[in-house]
Amino acid sequence: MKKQGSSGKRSAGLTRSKPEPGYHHGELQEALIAASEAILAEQGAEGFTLREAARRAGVSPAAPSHHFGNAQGLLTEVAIRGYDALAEALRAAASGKQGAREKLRAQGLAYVDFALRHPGRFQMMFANKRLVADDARLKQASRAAGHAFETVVAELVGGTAKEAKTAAAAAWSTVHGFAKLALEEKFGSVRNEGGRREIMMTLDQVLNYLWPASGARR
Amino acid sequence: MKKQGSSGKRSAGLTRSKPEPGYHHGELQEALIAASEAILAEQGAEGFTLREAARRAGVSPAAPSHHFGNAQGLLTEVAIRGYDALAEALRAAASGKQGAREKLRAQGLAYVDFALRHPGRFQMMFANKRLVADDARLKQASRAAGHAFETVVAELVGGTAKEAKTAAAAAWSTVHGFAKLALEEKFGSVRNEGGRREIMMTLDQVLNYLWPASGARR
DNA sequence: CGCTCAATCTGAACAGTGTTAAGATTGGTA
DNA sequence: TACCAATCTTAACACTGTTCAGATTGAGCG
Repeated sequence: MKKQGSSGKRSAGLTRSKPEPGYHHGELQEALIAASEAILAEQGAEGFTLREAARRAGVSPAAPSHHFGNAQGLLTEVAIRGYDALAEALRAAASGKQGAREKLRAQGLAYVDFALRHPGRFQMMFANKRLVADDARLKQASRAAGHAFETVVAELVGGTAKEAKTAAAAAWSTVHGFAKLALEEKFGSVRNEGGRREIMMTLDQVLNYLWPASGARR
Repeated sequence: MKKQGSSGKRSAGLTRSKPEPGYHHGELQEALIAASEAILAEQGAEGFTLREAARRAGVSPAAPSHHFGNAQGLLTEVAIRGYDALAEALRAAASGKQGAREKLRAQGLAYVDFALRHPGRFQMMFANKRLVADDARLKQASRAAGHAFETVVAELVGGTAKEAKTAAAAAWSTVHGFAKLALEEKFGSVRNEGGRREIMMTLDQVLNYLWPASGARR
């Protein structure tokens, strides 16, 4: 079959900023990850297809297999970056406050904020069956994100390690469940900015209820 | 095109206990719902396909459309029954105990127990994009399940309606998040009975931490 | 500089999916 | 009994992920 000189499908500027080689892409891994994240952002987790990611990267449907094996491999890489971003957001939220309770509150808000701002990515991060669930780097990234919680919770509880683990599981469960239910529209619409702000206020009340300010007991 | 007498594909006894008519199934709706629930139980939410459900019911891939429109329609019906079962489980759990706190604890355990025993069904119930999310009966069933929580929570909190709503959101978020995280293996393996029992014990501690017995404060 | 070779990517195919349209079959009812 | 609306099938379409043989290429080595 004929060659296409230099351009062709790979020309929309969505895939590369650098010149543009022909047959060999050069940065296909990154291009595929970026394309996947774009799809997740636009269409959500259910909208992702491997072929569409390849299309956006300007390569054939078979190209991704050489870099990621299969769709799960690509999505695993996307999930890892998602966990990294989440962990960073949690650390940033805690570092801005002082006092364990304030840090935990800030982290809870940051967790749900992350989920509402990146629904597709968030859902994919927790869609084990679409990932290589036993991938070492994925498990590490997931644990690192969870660890950002535990450090703050340990500071708050100050009891035994077991108590800290229980409290961390409680905190994680609450914000994770709230985020999931919110994304499934159980707390009202989440597609407009106003609805999201209202949901964040509800979350604030929930956190205040479960972790009341010292002095205010129920 | 020839006919097949009376039997053929529809002969494994999986679809009907009654005689067995030929062209017309007779109870196709129920057969398709039962087949779908079986698939969800065996393969999880990701394993469901409309064609496989039709196959198990002994009909062609196009047959379901006449009863449910499309796959979302069928899954919506499955989800409705799931919510009904969940609501019933929550009511039963509460009715066995006395004292609002004990009722809430029992409901929380029942909620996660339901999720762990029927993972596929549970995941599908909350997979909005695979359902007809604005179906009136679905929303009603979902609300009814949530209501089973709210009544008990209201009894426990005893404050204003707004406070009760906040507390209900907190309780639902916690158990839902715990169930979701458990199903994604974040609290250890969930595929064997032993792992599940350990997870339920962790949940018990979490609930005790967030809703301590009156007298034991933190 | 010229060659080779491993990495990269394509093309074509396969089995599977959900959905639709047109036609066959049938049970209830007028 | 004859019809008709409900029910189901067949066939097709546009997708999907994955595989495999082969084309293309850049980088390193002689």
